[in-house]
Amino acid sequence: MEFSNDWDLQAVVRSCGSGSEAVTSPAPPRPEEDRREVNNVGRAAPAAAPELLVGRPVRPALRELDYLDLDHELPRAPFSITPPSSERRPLDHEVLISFPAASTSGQQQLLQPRKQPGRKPGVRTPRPKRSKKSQMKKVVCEVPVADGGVSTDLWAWRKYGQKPIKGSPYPRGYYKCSSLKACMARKLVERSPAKPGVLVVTYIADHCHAVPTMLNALAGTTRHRPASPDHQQTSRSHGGGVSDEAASAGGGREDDSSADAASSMTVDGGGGGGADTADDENEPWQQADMDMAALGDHPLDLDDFLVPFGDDDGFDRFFEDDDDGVLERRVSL
DNA sequence: CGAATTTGACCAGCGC
DNA sequence: GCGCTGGTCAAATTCG
Repeated sequence: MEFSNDWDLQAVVRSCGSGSEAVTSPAPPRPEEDRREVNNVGRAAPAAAPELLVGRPVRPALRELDYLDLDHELPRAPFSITPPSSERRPLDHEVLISFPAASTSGQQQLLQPRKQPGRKPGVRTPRPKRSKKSQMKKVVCEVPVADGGVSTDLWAWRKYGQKPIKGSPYPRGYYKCSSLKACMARKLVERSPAKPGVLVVTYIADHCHAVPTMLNALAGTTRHRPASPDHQQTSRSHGGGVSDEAASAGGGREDDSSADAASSMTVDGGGGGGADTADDENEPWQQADMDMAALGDHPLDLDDFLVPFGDDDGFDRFFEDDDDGVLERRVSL
């Protein structure tokens, strides 16, 4: 059993550092959407992407979390496994992996009121039964907000929901892999109630495709806002997901201090601790991830990511501080 | 115009 | 069995 988690660990590393674990979770493909995703995947470079090797890569890679404003540093390579922190009680089979934290500089986003979207009541199509949540494989990664980048993996994520969590002043963002529609990989991002300076990123399920290492592959997967000094307050959310409510606020900046804290990850065998996954160490996408992790050193700063609801103050600051170009997203080659 | 995000509604799992 | 809460869907909205 000792190494049953072996891959999980790697997966974790990849997840936090660069990507989530790859896996097998074939899901019913959805034709229309798949089309474009597939293309992306097809283009993913098997080995490390050239740019990555050159050392400037990460930026693009971070895009997935861009909307979370996790525009910051990628995990730096060596990390250590540590016992689960008290803030977040790991599940039975979880393992915590810590990363050196980075420093932060914060920023917040301002949002504008918008009309109310939403579905019309009563209109809903039947959906397939969900698999038991408890059986899902989970990888929990704690990342200092400052280090937000840690969670920035190579995968492209698309936000599909956000909800306030009971007992926590911070909302939780729900993301799913946008590289391939069929990919069941998902990611939950929330701030630790106990430590506002720590982001808890939970990866669920595995990717069933290669990491879209090519920037092109990610193109269009996320929105970006122009990096203007005023970044305006603009738009709603681009920063995404989290930005809105998540944008930092009152607590906003404690992150700096927490930056020292090491980010950690918890691998939850989740019903299998990855037993269900095969040794994918040699998978191309993994390599890419690893490479990324290796080079992951960019001075990125993540800042306040999820903020407590109702803190307007934070929003303003979000933009004010954003001199890092955090809002600057789309990197084109 | 296409794509991403927001957000309310719907639904399933879990605890009591 | 009921209610609560988390998770997902999908229309509306916004941006590039």
